[in-house]
Amino acid sequence: MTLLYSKEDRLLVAVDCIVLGFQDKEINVLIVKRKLNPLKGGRSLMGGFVRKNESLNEAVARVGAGYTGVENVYMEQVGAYGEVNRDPGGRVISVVYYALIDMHRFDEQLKDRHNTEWVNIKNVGALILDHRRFLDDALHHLRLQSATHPVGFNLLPERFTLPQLQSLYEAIYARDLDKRNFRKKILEMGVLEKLDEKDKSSSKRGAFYYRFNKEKYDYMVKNGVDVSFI
Amino acid sequence: MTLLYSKEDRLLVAVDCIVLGFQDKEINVLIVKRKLNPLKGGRSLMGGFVRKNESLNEAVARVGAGYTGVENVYMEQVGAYGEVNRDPGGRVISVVYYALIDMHRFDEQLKDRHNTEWVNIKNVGALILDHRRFLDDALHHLRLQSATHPVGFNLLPERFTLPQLQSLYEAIYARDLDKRNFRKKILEMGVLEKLDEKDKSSSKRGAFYYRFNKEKYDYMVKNGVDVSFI
DNA sequence: TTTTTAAGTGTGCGAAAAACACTTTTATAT
DNA sequence: ATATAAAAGTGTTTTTCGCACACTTAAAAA
Repeated sequence: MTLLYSKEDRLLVAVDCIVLGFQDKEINVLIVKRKLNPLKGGRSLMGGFVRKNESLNEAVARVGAGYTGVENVYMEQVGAYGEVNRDPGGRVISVVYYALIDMHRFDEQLKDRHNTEWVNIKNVGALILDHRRFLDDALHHLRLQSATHPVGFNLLPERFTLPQLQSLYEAIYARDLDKRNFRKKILEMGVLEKLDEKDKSSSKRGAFYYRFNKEKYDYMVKNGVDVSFI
Repeated sequence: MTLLYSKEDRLLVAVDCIVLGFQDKEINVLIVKRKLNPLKGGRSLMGGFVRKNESLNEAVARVGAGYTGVENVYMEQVGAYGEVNRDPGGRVISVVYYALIDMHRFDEQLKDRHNTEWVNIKNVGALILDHRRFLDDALHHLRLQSATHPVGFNLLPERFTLPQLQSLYEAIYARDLDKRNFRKKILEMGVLEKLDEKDKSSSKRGAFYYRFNKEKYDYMVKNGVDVSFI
C-alpha cells in the first residue's frame, strides 16, 4: 500500500503558525528568535515540520501550543507556499496558518523559554525568509474573514465590553469606526448577550460586559439569516 | 546545506488542479478517470506529485497543461489538505488549485488520451477521496473572488457579448441577475470596450462583442479607484 | 458639590442596490 | 411584401443601507 507512490519525490513540509493576540487596542503577533540554522537568531514566525503521522491541523496545533501553552485555538489556513528556493536550509513546502488567541490565556513562562515576544503588528518590520509575506497575507485574510464571520471574538476574553469590541475591529481594519453606527449594527445582529456586570477598569462609569452567543449565531446561519459582520 | 533538516520526515506533496470552463451558460469541470491505483478508474480531479525541483505553481501548471494543452492559465490556490489518511495510497499532502480556461482553447485530442470529460458542475456527483470537497471549496472560493476581482473573463474568449457575460455570472452565483442592472453596473465600471462586430450565433439581431481592458483595470486599481464586481 | 472622563443614545441624508416593462433589430416563415 | 418570433437593448422609481453627526448620563475623584 505504501509502495504505490514509491517513485515520487518526497519533500519537507512545514507549518508556520502566526499567533495573533489583542491587548490595549492593538493587535500583536508573537515573534520568535529562531533557534536553528540557517538564519539562527533571526526574527521569525513559529514553525515546525509536519510529521508522518500527524495531519496539518495537528501539526500546527502542536507548534502553536508549544509556544503559547494554549490549546483548542481558532485557526485559519492562509495558504501553501512552495517556491523551490524559499528556504536556504532545504526544499520546504510551508503551509501557513494564523491562530487567534485570548492573550490572557498565554503562558508567560514560555516567553523566556522560547525567546518570543509580542509585537504590535504596526511595528513588526522585517522577518526571515518569506515570513513577512506570510504575515501580510494572513492579516489580509483576517480582514476579509472578519467582515463576514464572527472571528474577532476569539481574540477577546469570554466577557468583553462594546468599547473593547469596537477597538478590536478598529485595529483589524486599521481605521476608526463611528461608535453609534458600530453599536447599532452589532447589537441589531442579535448575537450578543448583555450581562449585568460592568467593567470599571477603563472608565468611572464602567461599561457593560457582553458575551457572544455562538449557539444563536450558528442557528441563524443554519436557517439562512445572513449575519454579516461590521 | 541540504543536511540541515535531515532528521525530519519527508512527505509526498501533490497538486490537484480543478479545471473549469464555461459553455452554453454552464460552468463545467474537467473530470478524469483515474489511471493509477488505488481507486483506478474512479472519477477524479487532475493531480500529480510535486517534484523536488519545481515550485507548487510550476507543478500545477504542468499537470493542468498536460490534461488540457493550454498554457499560461489563470490559477488560484484553494488550500492545502493534509489529513493523515486522506489517500489510501500513502501519506500525501495535497495542495489544491483551480484553473479558469477558455474552453475553446482546450485540446480535444487530449480528451481520449487521458479519459477526461467536461461535466456540468451541477451534475458532478461523487468523486474519489476528498476531491468532492476540493471542488466545493474551489467553487466557493471562485464566488468570493468573482465578487471582487475580474476573474470571470478568463473563462471567456477574448471577445464576448454582454448576454454571455451575464450568463457566466449567473452560472457562477447560481442565480438570475437583472439584465438592466447587470449591464448598467458592468458598463459603468469602464473596463469593457465595445467592438463594432456582432455575434449573430444566438439571436437574429445579434449582440455586440466586447473586450475586457485589463490595462485600464490595472491602472484603476493602482490609482485607488475601487472596481468591485457584480 | 463640582469636575472629569468615558459610556451610551437617535436621526436625517445621500448613494447604491433592486425592482420593474417596453422598444428595437433582423432572420425566417408565410 | 408582410407578419412573426426571439433575443438585444434601454431608464426610472423605490427601497435599503451606509455614513455623518452631538448631546446626555453615570460615577469616581478632587
